[in-house]
Amino acid sequence: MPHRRADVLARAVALLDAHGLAALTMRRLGAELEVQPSAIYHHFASKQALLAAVADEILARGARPRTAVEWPDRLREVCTELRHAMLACTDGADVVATVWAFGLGAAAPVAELEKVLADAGAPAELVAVASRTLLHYVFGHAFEEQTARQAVSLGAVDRSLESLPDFELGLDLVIDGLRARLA
Amino acid sequence: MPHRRADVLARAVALLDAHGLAALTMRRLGAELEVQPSAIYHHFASKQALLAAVADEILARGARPRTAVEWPDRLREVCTELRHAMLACTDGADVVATVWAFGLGAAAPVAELEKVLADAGAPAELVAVASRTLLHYVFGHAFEEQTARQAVSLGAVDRSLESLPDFELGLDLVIDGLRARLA
DNA sequence: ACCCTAACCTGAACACCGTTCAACTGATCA
DNA sequence: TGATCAGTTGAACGGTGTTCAGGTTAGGGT
Repeated sequence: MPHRRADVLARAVALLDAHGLAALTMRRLGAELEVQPSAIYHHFASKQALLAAVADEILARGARPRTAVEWPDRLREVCTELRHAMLACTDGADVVATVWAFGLGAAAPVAELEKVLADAGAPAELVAVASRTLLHYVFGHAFEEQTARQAVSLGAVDRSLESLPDFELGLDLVIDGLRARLA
Repeated sequence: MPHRRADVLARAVALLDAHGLAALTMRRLGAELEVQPSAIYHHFASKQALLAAVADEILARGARPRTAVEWPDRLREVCTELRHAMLACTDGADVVATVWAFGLGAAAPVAELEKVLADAGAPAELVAVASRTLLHYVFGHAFEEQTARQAVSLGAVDRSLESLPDFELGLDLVIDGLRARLA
């Protein structure tokens, strides 16, 4: 029973969501598809390429319509969607952040942030700096939250989830700094 | 010829600096010490524990005296030292950020940031949020810079290093946002 | 001088991992 | 009918972290 690239990708995302990044193995994914691990290489050149596709899929699944008009709200909209997309999948933040860091995918959010900032009249250097500052914040916060959450669910740590820093507040911190420079 | 824990750690850091994180293997580290890989487990319970010690060592080597008085400059001082410590070692940002994210070490910088913010009179929630926002920024920026730098040195990418966002500017962005809330 | 303890190490094995490759299937289409 | 090609097989290669029973070596107390 042959599979298509989309089947393999869907299974990979399902496996990731169900059992985490450590379980997303070529061998295990092959078993899930009732296929030899080597068969996967007919659809994806490498595991990195597979992960890049997984990251883009995670982002695509979290896409929501844009409604905001003012640039601060537009930035919030993009960052919040990115955050929720990553948190919706087990180890989603890890996968997306890693893929982005190596330049293999997940380029849409930063491109959108850059566009919003350019629309707001920010000079080129500020566009580059601010978009990355926001992205680093969202990635870092989501990764920390996801790590803490699963550490708690594994009973490994007694750290309360309530001690996690508030996402909106940190975001506003950066946006406020940005506001001063765009005035 | 028996080794002490400190010898193993020093060799691990040297190996990391010389050949990168991918080369920091229990087998290769063992070979470097002219010892079986299993011997390392007498000094460190796991590779994660070894990496945690490596991360703390990287931070310790980057320590510099504190001179700033005002809280914005004190924050800058801590963040800049952290950044330079990580950049001074191949894959340093990767190691330190990962170890911190999993709560295995590298706790000193965030503790120091929290102290500075508390001294500045920030309420508890803002202390938690701001310290992590700064940390996420420094980690993300350093990791991206280090990744880009070695991608260029490997000739894999034509991306110019001059297009990298400026560290100080992003840092001031966050600090300015913070200033508004501490006034 | 003896033994004991603790530190340190060996060497083999275990259970994995990503990746490659020549060869085989099975359907589609000229 | 024959050719093409997407999809798969099964074995192998060269790694990885980790475990474990047993061996070695040096020092201190009696």
